[in-house]
Amino acid sequence: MDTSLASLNGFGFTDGVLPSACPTRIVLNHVTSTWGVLVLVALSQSGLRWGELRRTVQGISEKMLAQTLRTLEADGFVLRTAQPTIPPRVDYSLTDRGRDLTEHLLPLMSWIAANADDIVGADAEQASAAVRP
Amino acid sequence: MDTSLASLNGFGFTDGVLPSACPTRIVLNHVTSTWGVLVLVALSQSGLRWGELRRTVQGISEKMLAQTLRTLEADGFVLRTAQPTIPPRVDYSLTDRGRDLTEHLLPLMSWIAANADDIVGADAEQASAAVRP
DNA sequence: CGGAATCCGTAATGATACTG
DNA sequence: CAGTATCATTACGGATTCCG
Repeated sequence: MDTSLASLNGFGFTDGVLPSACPTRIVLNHVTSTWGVLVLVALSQSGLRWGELRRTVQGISEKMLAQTLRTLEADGFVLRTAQPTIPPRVDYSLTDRGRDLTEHLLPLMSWIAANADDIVGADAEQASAAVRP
Repeated sequence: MDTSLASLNGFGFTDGVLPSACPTRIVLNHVTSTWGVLVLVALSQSGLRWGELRRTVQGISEKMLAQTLRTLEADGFVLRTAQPTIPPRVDYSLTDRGRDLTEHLLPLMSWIAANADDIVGADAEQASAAVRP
């Protein structure tokens, strides 16, 4: 009787979704962090330099970019290549693991991008809802 | 020369990843919020009552569960069915749109769950790194 | 049982300034 | 250019309390 989507993926989240403090939760929070997704998507097209990344991921602050990149690098999703030249040049690109991840991430992003207008338009969102007392 | 993953998905994020304040960002933040993903995954198996949901998504507080559910309902991902009985009974389930979304979400979750141990083990993560002065 | 409302501490975030 | 450091702000999240 299990026709759930979870079973279709060969991975059943049958009792709890996830144990509260497991590695999966940690990685999930890194990947689905506000800027994590956007940085990964940005790098999925090609390697980028710090400045390019900053411009590509619109709205990100230097602090958040640095922090996000350090986290993603520590997780082995992003490769940092620094050249000790003057001026310095640092490139960021996806590792094999990072590419593996974005393969799953991009379809999700595409779906959201394709449906976002419908979704937000449906109820005007909290943006305007927050106006009421 | 465009062999990027983005193009393979028929959706190119070619210049910026996303305009800084677009509907996609909003929906993305809802879906990838800390508890959003977990609630959606929990409901992907079957509809659940409030209490069941609370137990299934381990670690979530009532406040966050309520808030997450309201957001997901407003976005049309979740259907809320209240029965005015005593005691009250409220069921939550995915809408068609919600099921559509989780179809993209579950593969990602499965991948993360399958790789999380490797990833976290690779550098011991901030959990232990935070110990050092 | 299923919430909504309040208070409050912590941690995330962002603007700015500064350094190698 | 590629960051780091500092500080002000905000929002997240939990515990508690009350209501239908």
